[in-house]
Amino acid sequence: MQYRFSEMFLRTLRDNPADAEVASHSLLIRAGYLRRAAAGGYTWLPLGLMVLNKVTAVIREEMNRAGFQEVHFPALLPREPYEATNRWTEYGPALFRLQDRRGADYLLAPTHEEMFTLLVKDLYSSYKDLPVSLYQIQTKYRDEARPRAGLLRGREFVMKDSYSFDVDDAGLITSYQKHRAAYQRTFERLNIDYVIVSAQSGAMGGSASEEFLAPAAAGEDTYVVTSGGAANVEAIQIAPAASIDFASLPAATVHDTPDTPTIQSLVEFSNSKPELVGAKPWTAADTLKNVVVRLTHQDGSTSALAIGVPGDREVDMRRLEAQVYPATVTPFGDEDFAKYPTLVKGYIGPGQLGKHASAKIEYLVDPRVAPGTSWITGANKSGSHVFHLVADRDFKPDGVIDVADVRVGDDCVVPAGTVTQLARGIEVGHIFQLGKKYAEALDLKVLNENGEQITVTMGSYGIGVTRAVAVIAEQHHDDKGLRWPRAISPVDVHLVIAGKDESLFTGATELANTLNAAGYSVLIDDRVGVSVGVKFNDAELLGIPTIIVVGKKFVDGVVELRDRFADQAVDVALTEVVGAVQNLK
RNA sequence: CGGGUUGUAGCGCAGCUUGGUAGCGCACUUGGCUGGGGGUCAAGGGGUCGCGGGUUCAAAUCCCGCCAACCCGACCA
Repeated sequence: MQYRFSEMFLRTLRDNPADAEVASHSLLIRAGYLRRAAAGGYTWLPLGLMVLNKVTAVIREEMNRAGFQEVHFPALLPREPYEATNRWTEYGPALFRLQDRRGADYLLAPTHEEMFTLLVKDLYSSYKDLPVSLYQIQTKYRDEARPRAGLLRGREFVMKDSYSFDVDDAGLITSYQKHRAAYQRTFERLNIDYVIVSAQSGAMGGSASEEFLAPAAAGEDTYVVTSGGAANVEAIQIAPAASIDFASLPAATVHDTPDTPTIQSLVEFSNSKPELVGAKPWTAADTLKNVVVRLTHQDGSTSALAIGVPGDREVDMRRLEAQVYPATVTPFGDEDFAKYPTLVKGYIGPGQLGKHASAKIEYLVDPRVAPGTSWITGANKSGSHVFHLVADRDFKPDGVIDVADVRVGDDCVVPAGTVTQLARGIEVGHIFQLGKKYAEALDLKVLNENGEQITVTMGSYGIGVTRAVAVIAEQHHDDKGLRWPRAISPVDVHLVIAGKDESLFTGATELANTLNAAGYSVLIDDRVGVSVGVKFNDAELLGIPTIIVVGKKFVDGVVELRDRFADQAVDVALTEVVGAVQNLK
């Protein structure tokens, strides 16, 4: 295939669009791959669509190779199946809902678990039919509160979603591993750098789940790496501190600590009073900070939750949200404090917390607040703190909650080991062992070899296809522009005609014919009256990895071959060009 | 969800304070020169000034509402 720059529906921009912050967004717009059409919705221009199609083709090949079969559902679906699984309600405002002319409710599907489940129920009824895995490549809709970063978080996006159906847990694990392996192959072929991390299953329900995260500063997920593995920060478990025998610990005493509403002011004050300093100076980690939040439950009711964390830590709201899901978290405001007059803002202490206390506020503490640990904490009186307050001796929390911020050096149970790294990543794939949630809700059963009805167990597996395009752009670009891995570049070779002599144009066309015959597609920059500087800059911006310049040495039968990844240019005889292109990796 | 900033030609921006002919650079059209790193001269085309309402003889400009984009925040006791 040959494309002529002068005829392509393509316009590159010299300046970065003002509303694009992340590199992939800005470059895809600037290089003429995408145009914004709506909040969180993008139009694919010819070059962009070529890339999207290549990515889709790789994914389809790997799914088919793994033995999964492709189907295709409507994106516009009736309410009933989603009502049966309660997701019509559970999905909340992120679900696009609409009505037909008769007033019947419809939705634009955010994922298709229900439809796949019903499809298998429709056609299969025997254990002999299983296992089976089906997939589709489909446009999905989610009414994101804040679409951002171009393709990275849109309201309309393309997703590959697969579903496995098995008769038992062993089968589910096998299907899950097959998908895991297929995803690894897929992302390797797409040249996406990724890590597999343990994850929370979130809104999909189910148990075991892992995410494929592409490390990138623009990523919205934070994950931790330990010697024993990696996990999303929402899914990690901090190792509990060891219990301490408190028989010999000093008794708790209350002291006036005027003007110490913050942890730092409290620590400074404590260390400035000789009678308060112990064997060694106090640090923020010796204080116990009690944060109160309001939980809003699914039925609309609310409750207060107090969380005790070491004073050098913050409550990580994302970890907290994940822990209390599906309830949502709101910070305690003045009106909340008004409802709990026993709480003194800035000096909240364990004495007034817990279900046994008068205010009946549930009180959960960080795993580091183990029995026998001793703390400085609020005395529920303005300007007053308790010293040497010992957990399990002087106060009894209602339980443990692991929602403090995570740091390098922390010890974890999941993933096992000490945290060596905290990093950000973009979620490009997610695999779940769903279990029987959907099969039960929609009554998907088959007969086993004993003639008994058994409920099918399912897995659900997604790849963000349009997001993958952004990730590739994000991970491979340089300061000059995009750089597409050869497997998914819109075309194989970008031929720049550097000069105005007629012979260069005919020569370039002949060279393109030769490359086509060898199986390479070519974009020829045949624009007249455009300076070579502009052509070179556009070629670099467009990011086709192989650039061939037909210019002043052409009369000697020589062209220049440039490799965007190696950032090198070499002179090659015309007769050697195909071989030289074949040698590029 | 809260706060801030922004919205004027395809892109990047000025004009708004003090109401009165809508401007600049790039891109685009025509012609010339130039021709290996966003070159140059000349002449042009292109705008419901985000949307809706209000004030006024008159609104890009003042007022109200809405929408959108970007950034920050959501506990730090």
